[in-house]
Amino acid sequence: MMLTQAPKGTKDVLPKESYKWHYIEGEIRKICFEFGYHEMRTPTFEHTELILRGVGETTDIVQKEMYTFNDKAGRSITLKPEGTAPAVRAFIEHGLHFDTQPTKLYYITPVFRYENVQAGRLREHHQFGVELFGSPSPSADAEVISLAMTFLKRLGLDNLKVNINNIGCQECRKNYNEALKNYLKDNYDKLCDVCKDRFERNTLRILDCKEKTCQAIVKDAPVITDYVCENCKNHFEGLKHELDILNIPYEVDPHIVRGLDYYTQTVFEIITSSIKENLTICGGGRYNNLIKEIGGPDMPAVGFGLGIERLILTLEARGIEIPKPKGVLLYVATIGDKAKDEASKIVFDLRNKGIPCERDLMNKSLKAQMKYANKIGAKYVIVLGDEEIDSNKARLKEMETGKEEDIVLSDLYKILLQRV
RNA sequence: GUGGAUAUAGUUCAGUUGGUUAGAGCGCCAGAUUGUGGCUCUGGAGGUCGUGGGUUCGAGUCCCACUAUCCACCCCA
Repeated sequence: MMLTQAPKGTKDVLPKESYKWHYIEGEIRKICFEFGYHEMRTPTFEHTELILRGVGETTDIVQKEMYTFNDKAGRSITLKPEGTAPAVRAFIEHGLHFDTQPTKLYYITPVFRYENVQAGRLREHHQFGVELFGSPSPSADAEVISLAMTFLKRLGLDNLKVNINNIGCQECRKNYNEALKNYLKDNYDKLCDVCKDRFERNTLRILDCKEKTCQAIVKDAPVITDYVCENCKNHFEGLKHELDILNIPYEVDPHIVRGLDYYTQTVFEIITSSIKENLTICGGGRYNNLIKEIGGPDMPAVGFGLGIERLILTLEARGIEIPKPKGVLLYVATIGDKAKDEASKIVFDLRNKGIPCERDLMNKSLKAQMKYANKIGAKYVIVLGDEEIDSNKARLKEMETGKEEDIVLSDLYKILLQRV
């Protein structure tokens, strides 16, 4: 029955593992605060037109991976397939470009792509993204790259490699496209079908083709860095200089072009090289025309996106432990109805004072209550029966050591405060 | 969109050439210890064998379709 099955390509995060997400999200918020980025939340769906314009009609996303539908008023709506276009839309809509620049934003958002499912590739996945609007400087590129690198390192990832490339501005891209087309023309028949199609529509992407025959052809193709204009060249040199200063190791890979149309000048990927394979864990670049393209001012921007599911998988594959949260501080075990009422009051009062504590809600035996306390990771247990209530005294048991001590019940809060 | 593998308890998996009542580990519940957890031992609950059709005296097992999962390709995060 479909009733009890999540749709293809979606995943539930169960209580057992939600702590992983809390941890990652916490680290994201921490580093973004330190780097001076502020959160922006945009809607789950946008007008289809925004995605078409923003992401680009020739991309795979737009051509075959969009979740698009008409709402009741007949508007074409699309679940956002990435975070940049919506962020740019919101930036323009709310006039953030009239503020002092730069504008530095981040987001954690679900994104949707209708594609075949594989490990770390879902139809709904979650992305951490960073966008820096307003600065044309290579220092901005370096800053977002350094943020991503620092973030991944802090989580414990090693063997990180940054691949960068310069794909120029619209002007130099035109020249390069021509040169590339000229070169490929002679080998057109040998290209794979997909690339034949790309030849007219999106020549650059042929560089990215994984077909062996295409790769062989591409190997001797003209290199884009030879065709970029003075300005773009300087920008790229500036970026390399900044990365050197920050001690971030990088490699220039003339074949990365990224899947999105809006990139200009810098594109980059962060690869984690494991024993088995290299995995792109983060990708981004500069998009100097997108804001204008969507109807805003002529303003440069740079950013990246990072898939959180894939990140968690990578951490686990490396055996990197995500810190587990602590259990409750106190479990109040009870014997009898009188004790239940008393425990109810005590627990409610302690919780109000900020002490995380639990008590029995299942009418379990004392033994079962102890088991439960152990299971939920209670640091202390107190057993309440008629005796304790009448004498206002009880034994506070430390679960890890098994040691017990006599305490006065009314001092419980004071004692716990000292133990936190 | 293409190709391959798989689908049995909450979970990970056994299940012989098709043959009575479908099993195990872990988890859950209880007892051993009637007011004290972890370790151990004992017992218990839990399954329309993914869904629908077909072959057969008889299907978890064979055939078909659908759905989902995993892997690879395409592409990307």
